[in-house]
Amino acid sequence: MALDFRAIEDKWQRRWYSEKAFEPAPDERKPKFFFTVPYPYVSGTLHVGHGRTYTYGDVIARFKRMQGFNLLWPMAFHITGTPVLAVSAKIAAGDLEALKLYKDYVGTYEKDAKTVEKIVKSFADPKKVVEYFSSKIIEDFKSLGYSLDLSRQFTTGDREYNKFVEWQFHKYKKKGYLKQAAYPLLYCKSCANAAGEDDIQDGDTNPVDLQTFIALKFKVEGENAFIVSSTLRPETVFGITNMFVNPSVEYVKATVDGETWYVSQPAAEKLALQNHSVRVLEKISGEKFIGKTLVSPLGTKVTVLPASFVDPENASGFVHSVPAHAPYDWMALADLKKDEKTLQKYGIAEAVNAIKPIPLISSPGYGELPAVEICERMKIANAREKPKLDKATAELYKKEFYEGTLGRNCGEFAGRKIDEAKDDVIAWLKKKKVAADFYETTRPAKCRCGGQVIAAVMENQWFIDFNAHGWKDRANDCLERMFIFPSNYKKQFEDIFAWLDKRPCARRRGLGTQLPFANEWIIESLSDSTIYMAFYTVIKQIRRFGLKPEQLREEFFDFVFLGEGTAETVAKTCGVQPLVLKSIRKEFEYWYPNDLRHTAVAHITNHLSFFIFAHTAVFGPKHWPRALSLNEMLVREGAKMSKSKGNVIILSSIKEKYGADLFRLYVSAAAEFGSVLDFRDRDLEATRRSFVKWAELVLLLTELSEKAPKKQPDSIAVKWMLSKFETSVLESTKALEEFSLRNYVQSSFYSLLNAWDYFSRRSTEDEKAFVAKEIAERWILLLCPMVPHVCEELWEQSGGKGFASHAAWPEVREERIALEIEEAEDYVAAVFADLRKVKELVKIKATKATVIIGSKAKADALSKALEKAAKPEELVLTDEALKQYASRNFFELRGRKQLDEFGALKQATAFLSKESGLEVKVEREEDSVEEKRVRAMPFKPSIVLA
RNA sequence: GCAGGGGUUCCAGAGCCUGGAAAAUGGGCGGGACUUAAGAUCCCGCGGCCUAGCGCCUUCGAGGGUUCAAAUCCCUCCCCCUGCACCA
Repeated sequence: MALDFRAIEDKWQRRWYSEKAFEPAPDERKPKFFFTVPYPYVSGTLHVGHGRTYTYGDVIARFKRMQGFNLLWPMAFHITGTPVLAVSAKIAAGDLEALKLYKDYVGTYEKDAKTVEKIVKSFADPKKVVEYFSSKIIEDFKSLGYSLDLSRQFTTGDREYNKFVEWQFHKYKKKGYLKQAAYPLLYCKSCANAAGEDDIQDGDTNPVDLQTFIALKFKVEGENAFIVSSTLRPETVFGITNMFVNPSVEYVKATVDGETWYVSQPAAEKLALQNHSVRVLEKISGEKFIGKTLVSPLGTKVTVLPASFVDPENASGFVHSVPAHAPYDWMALADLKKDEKTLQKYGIAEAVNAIKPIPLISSPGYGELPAVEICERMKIANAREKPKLDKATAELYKKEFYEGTLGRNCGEFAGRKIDEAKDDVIAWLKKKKVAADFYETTRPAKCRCGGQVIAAVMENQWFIDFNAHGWKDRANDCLERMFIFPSNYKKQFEDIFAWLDKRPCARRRGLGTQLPFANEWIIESLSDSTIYMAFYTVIKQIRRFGLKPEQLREEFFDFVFLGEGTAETVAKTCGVQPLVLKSIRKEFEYWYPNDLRHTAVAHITNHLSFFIFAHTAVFGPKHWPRALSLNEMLVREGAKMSKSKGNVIILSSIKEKYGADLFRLYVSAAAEFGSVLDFRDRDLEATRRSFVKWAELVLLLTELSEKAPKKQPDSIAVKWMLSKFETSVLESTKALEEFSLRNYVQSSFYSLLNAWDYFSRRSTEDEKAFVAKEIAERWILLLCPMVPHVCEELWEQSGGKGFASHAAWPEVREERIALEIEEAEDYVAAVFADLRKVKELVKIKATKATVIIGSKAKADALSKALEKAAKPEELVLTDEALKQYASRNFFELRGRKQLDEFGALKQATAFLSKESGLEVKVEREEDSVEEKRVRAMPFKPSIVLA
């Protein structure tokens, strides 16, 4: 009978979800297991990469359920942040790219073009985006057979959820985990808002970063004003020889925080956005500064000179000059010296000629004047050779930063390495009030709206401070107790924890929960999703009892989650029945903590770390998470999936394209958790063949079972097959307990299939029928977590009661595991391989084979000798041939017990004859008259063909 | 740059923690069986050399070390992948 896999999947999905097969209630009689996978973000459809993660989760969940745990695996939706809003904004604005993308997405679910059009149009309302995609994602999850509890759904935009997150942030505030401080960020001038990578043109392919310049103040002689230069190398302040200005650029005179500064015009605007109070007084041409004398931060006198490389858009618009170590500065001076006209025009010839580069850093491989050397080496002709100069600058900077030492003229910093001294130099300059931070972008950037992106400073930014007193210790304590798989990621967590410092946790835009004590801030979307697993345990009852958001006050959650207060007092404060409160508290206490959370490796640095920290902040150790399992990403035919490549497989197409069970089997088998999975259609098709073969075999086994003899046939083959099967049950259970799905597939699927192939050649019809009856049902259950649909069907057809998904996980029948039988059969197989090999080698056409087994005397002598010797050289044996054989195979033989070789081969004679096409005779060396009998060794019989 | 992971056969990928016949398993390829044929399925083979024999040699990114013994432990070097903060 053929199996219609698609119909089977439909049938069982219908039954599971209509019969609410996976919606558990607390049950004190059973051990609970609370399992979670992070909820998906609903700004679009999910793809096969998400499918990998959720599928692994489902296999684990189904296994635990069959093991007898009361298993809860709920699901909800994440809508917080900017993406959903951005989608709506683009659709509303008629953005063609967005329209096309979303028509594609919707088109995978809806056939009718008009319906698609209508739905996509409705996305101008963010709520519709969320409604549509969350319902479709549920369909996708169902189409893959995930055993989810769908009765606890919510979104992070729900009012009840907001109250929950508010409660969490009140806790943070009280514990002193929230801080406020100024914070530099990328900012779009025309949006007047922060700009993330997604908001910036080419932000994904050519990322923009912030960098911190040090602005240095140079007093203008004869004025109460400063020319402000800026640098990324403040340690070179000891080598300043002059100032550069771009003569063809307009500068401004402005009051900055009460002082008078000269900077470029763009610089003045940036300073204003970087938390300085700025008032522009007048515009001044750059030319006007040439020849002026300044007093440097170190008190030396320097002259302002013209240089065209100075860029008004970069930092403050003035550049001080360190010709000994800055290739640009050196070349600009060199150009100037040659430029008689300019020297004359501004009357600066004397000043220019007086300039001598001041060396201050010595680094290996360079002499006194590294900038001069590198310009000569790279054959740089003048200051206009930007690419070469940029390269020279980068090279020299790197060298001096890591290997350079500050010279004697560097005051208190003399003799120190740059990478260690740099921060101290900055602090020293700031203390002298001659330096300030100036933030700049790493490249010129534009917002998608067309506005310029610059570096700005956000005042009073809210931070979560992971270094707040004692928090890190608690988090490390929690991590220490957690089981993490694959285990090598534990180390990574430790490193991340050490590195975590302050993280901005609120923003000025996007969907989400407002900070309860500062309503203009929205809690950032990763910070609002750290302890929500607890919310699953209470939302169902909150809804059932019709609690209003305003009733979910701090006291409510304090009682429910922390057991603070009494039901009676809290009931009064919140207007909720004491019995209801107690019931909700009870459910929380039943399910919590989260026993296992499974997700992708990519979340280690953010979500998963925050998840651990947040739990230790809010809950006691009893309710800290217990375990994490992680899987790597997925690529398609060796290439990363991306919309632009058009190689994305969306979740909703999997069932139709491959079938849910096949997909589940394939992703489980194709890679270990810790490796990147290469999703290849070819491999999938190959897996399909094995899968179909298995399903048909199980059907056959079910049929065979009916003809099974009552009594177990006395046969090594049967014992061998039963032993193999029990070994597989044992190994599969162990593999699943360790979340090692690949080993589970290997053991329960591939190696058992191979074993059956061998067994079916090796056995009689009666023997097959007997074994079939013994293993058919348990084999179905063994694979049920992985390919549940077909297993339900086979289970039903074999007369199983209820859902296979609810059946008990097969117990190992250890008494059937007979290693000596497996060893004997392996021996038979090895002899058979030799037999075949010899048959091929001989020139004559043989019809008969005599297998001669090594004598008892040899076997005894061998085991005695092996016992005494620690290495091959120490073997004491009189028989020279045996000695040679023993020393060659020393380590292998040492691990083997004596074996009834004769018995094993004797009962396999018929099999050996049939398979080899030879008439096989087995005899002992002692009884043999063959000349070659002496060649027979223990475990290695001599074979004579005739 | 910092942090983490990795380099095993034609391909994917186990083995490494805990040293003891390297290459499980899947794919692919070649040969055979079964078929009118194809497909599916089953069997055999796929580093090299030799053989009335069941053997020998080579090999785990490169080089060195420890050890009776190294893919595995230690050191140096080369190459690849991932993450790096307001982005979910």
